[in-house]
Amino acid sequence: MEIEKAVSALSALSQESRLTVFRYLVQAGLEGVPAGRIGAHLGLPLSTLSFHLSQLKHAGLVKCRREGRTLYYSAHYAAMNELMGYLTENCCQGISEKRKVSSRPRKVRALKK
Amino acid sequence: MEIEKAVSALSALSQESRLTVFRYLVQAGLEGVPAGRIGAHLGLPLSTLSFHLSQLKHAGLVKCRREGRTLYYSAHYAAMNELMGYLTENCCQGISEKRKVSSRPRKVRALKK
DNA sequence: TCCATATTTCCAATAATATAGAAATATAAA
DNA sequence: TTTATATTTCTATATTATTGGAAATATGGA
Repeated sequence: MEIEKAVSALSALSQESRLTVFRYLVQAGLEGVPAGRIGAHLGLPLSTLSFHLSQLKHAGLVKCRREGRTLYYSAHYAAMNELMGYLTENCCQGISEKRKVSSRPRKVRALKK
Repeated sequence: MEIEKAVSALSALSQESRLTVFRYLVQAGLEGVPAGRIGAHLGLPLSTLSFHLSQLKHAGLVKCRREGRTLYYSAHYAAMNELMGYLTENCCQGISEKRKVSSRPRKVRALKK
């Protein structure tokens, strides 16, 4: 991962509403949550929420899929893993060259239903 | 770690100059690097650098110590570990309750000289 | 076709952040 | 005590982000 992508992911997560949305989506699992339900959960006006979701989407941290008139948003686990990997490699020891194996971050994934 | 602190750390890292500074300090180790040397390394005006260093310090991600007229800045490894822990617990699976042991993030530290 | 639902886009106001020169502060050394 | 060095704080400006109401878009059903 290159630094611009890391900055973009970090920016997306560096705002309380968005971090809360992302945490919620991570918990919610692969099937995702309709935008309206997220808004109700957080008590945010839908236009504000939509703005935040688009920031997260732009950063690649969430995906969405339409089902009828409903848009289901879900966490993009692989993207979060990439970010964690970048931080581990670049911001935790600076010894990734010397300890390549042990510095590979633990993989994480969604829970099976 | 509570969400406000996580947001503050993420905000500090969500800007390219600051992320670069932090990466550099992580590599540089516990003894730290004089502000002037950081500025030379990044090609930033010192007043701009000073602004960014104060953001990082405010977020708790760097420390500094004076030696004569020189201020040595260094990465605060424990704070970064805390942030990684928060992200692992809250943004990677949402199953921290069920898998408490394995979800504890790997500890990282500075290299011995 | 017309209406209801889910959500986004548009817009304007406000707030927060970033930048860098100039002045100020802290320390050391002559 | 004067001068030089290291760094910060001040200040103004420019840029970017956040907010939420209103209008627009997309879809499905009567």
